[in-house]
Amino acid sequence: MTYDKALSALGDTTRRHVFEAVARKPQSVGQIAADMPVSRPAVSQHLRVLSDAGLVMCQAQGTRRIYTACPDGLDALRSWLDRYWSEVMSRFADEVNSGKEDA
Amino acid sequence: MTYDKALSALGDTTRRHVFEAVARKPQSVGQIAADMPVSRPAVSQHLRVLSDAGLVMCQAQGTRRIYTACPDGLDALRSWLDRYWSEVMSRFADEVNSGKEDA
DNA sequence: CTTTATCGTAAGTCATAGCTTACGGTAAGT
DNA sequence: ACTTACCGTAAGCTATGACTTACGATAAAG
Repeated sequence: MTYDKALSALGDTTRRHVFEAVARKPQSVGQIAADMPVSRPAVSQHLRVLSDAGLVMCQAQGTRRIYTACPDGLDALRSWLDRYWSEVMSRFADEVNSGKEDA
Repeated sequence: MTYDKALSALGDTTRRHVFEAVARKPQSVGQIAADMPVSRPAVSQHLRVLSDAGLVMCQAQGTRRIYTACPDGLDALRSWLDRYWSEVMSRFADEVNSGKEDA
């Protein structure tokens, strides 16, 4: 049950941008912050939240920390989405069918 | 490009609960609020946000408004997830492989 | 050993947004 | 027509959280 953390983490726009940047290419904190309109500590705090949500992980390289996207969070997110996807889609199909039958 | 609205909308916990309740079963505003620890107007406001994100839609029935989950928002969410899913997974597989080769 | 680069954390500020109460508006029931 | 049920919106309050600056810690470089 970690999809709630993942969704809460990705709910913030700038934090989602941080994740997307890391997902596209593993980067150090400084590199991420350089491409963003917020300070480096802000990026660090966002990475902390993303890490707690299982969306990123880091690996020390000298004094730098290379952050990489982690499948765990996306995995939880996907299973959550699939569940409601099928539920909503089947109901939506039924609605359309009954609507046609009523007409 | 409406996945950002969907993610922002589902980022809040109680709002996600509202969506999940609607997704499980189409309900009126009063019914949803009855099963939640917040007031009815609060639920209305959440439904407003969910509607703007394409996650729910409503259909008047007398003085009641029956809210139903809408595929649009989930669709946008799914395509966003798929994109980063494949990207992250392939990179993750490469990391594991290179790690094994190094050992 | 000193200096430099990179980063996480703490403290404090401030805006956002979620919640409540109050109100008005529509549709059904009597 | 009057009352009741159900709902959306406005106004206001408050707490959460996102951001910044300042500091301390670690590792490489010289």
